[in-house]
Amino acid sequence: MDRIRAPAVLSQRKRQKGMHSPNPPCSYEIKFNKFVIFIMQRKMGMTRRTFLMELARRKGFRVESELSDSVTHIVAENNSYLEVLDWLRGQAVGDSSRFELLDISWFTACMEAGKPVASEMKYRLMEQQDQFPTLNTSEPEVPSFAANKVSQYSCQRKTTLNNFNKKFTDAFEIMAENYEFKENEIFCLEFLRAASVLKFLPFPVVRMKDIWGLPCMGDQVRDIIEEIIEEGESSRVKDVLNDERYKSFKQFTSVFGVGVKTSEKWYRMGLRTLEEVKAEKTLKLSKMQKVGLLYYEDLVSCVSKAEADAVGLIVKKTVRMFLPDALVTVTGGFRR
DNA sequence: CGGCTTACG
DNA sequence: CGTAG
DNA sequence: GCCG
Repeated sequence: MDRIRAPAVLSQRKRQKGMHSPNPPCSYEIKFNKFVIFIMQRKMGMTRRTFLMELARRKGFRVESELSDSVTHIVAENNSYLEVLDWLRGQAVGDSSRFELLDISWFTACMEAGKPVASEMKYRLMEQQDQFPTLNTSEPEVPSFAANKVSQYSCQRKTTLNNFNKKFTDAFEIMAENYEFKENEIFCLEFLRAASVLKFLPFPVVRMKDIWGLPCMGDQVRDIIEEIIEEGESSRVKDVLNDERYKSFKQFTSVFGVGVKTSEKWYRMGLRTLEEVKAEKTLKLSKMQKVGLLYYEDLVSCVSKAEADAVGLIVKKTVRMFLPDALVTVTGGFRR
């Protein structure tokens, strides 16, 4: 039920040209000669790097694919200042001071503007960013997982097999659901995003520090995390679970064909439970809602692996009748 | 300051 | 308006 | 409410 959708990061259409030829820099007019960009592939990947280089060249920037002497600006993504320096040393670069070391945000700002933007302080990678804000060295420092590794885009995050933060994500999803019932899509989205981020962490959050630098960790979210860390549960979430409106909407929307609007209507009529709905013979139910009620138990229960396998087998046998050599694979969550 | 998915029945 | 995924 |  992952409703998070992230903006497309890569090119919408496949660029055939970029795929096959390495695109010599001369294939586009160079409009900005003042500096030469080099994009670090580390933690970025070749596909994205290629795409970004192509984008910049198309916009008239001079981009080098090798770290040559002509390079003036180095752009890195998800790399700290020290990591970039480290990498540069590995490239046999003695003096790194001849480069501007910039974060990808500078690059994207330039792409957006269609021209170079001043390499302001906020884009520059600096030593200070690597120092821990606390001077206390008594407890062992867990390297912050946060900012450097967690993409803000859900589609760029591989989720771990186990959710180490179920405690928190369950709470967020209840908050999100309640906002959905209240037709507040914005807060709903916020909590779904927060849940999605925590599901990605390969460790459980035990201290507020653990979420430092993570995207989508707003005030409301942090308050709930804090309370769960300290009390084991969230009073706000408890309130929602006890809320009559929430409980009714939860029941109503569990019927296939019933959404927030219909639930709202029924709730306004004074209906509170599914039993009351079924007993109310004056209700005009849609075709979908009728089957939803008729097969309610079947539809609310999860599909077991055995059932999924059984269906898969039937499909395979059927396909084999026509295409004996066809490869049939069940996909998605039904594989689990 | 605007976007936050979208197509289909 | 609800579903899909 | 967060993000660009």
